[in-house]
Amino acid sequence: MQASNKKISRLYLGLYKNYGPQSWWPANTSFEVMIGAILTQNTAWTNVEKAIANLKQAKALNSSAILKLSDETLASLIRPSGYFNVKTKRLKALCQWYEKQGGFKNLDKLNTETLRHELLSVHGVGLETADDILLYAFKRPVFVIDTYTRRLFSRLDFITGNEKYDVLREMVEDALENNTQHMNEFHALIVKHAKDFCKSNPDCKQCPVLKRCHYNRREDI
DNA sequence: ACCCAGGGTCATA
DNA sequence: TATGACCATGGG
Repeated sequence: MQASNKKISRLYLGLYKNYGPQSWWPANTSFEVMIGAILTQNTAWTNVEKAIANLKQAKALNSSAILKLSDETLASLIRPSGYFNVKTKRLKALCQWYEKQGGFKNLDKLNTETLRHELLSVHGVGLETADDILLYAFKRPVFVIDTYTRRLFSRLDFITGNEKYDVLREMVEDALENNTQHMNEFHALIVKHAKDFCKSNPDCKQCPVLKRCHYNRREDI
């Protein structure tokens, strides 16, 4: 069974009514979004905040400064975010690519498909990280599929769970009518809901937020 | 002590 | 194409 657009948009509205706007991504600049997208890979955001604070204090929240740091120094700064040796290489690869491409302004001239392809060519940037950057740094109408989204959609029987990443992404993009702001909020709301509620109670039938989405309507069955 | 967190790469079959 | 090992800190 495939989720209808109506069910997906209803879920979005239900979450929005309950939690309100999330105003993501928690960062001051688009470059900080990109760094955070690498650092948060399979890592709790609270740990990423510590690593970003260290980079800020070292005045190393720009590509040229990061590239000047030794691997050892950079690794020590991002240590709290875990996988620090892996992420050191990924951050440097991203910064090298960023400078080679002429920075944000030049990259922003590319169409979304080309920019995604470019991002995916960077070592350490996978499907989700690329879409994080496309949506939250470049404001492109792209929906981010993360583990929370797959889990929630599976629990709601929107999906079987083994759909390809791009199939799910396009499913949501279609349901939200390619509206960038909606995709921004929806992804953030799913994360918010996962942290606030799902973690302590994974049973969707007991979830007061999802009841507002009226999943017991006939057209959903 | 154990489990997981806003994934991705690489080797292997 | 699809699994599995690996990376590593910090909070519950």
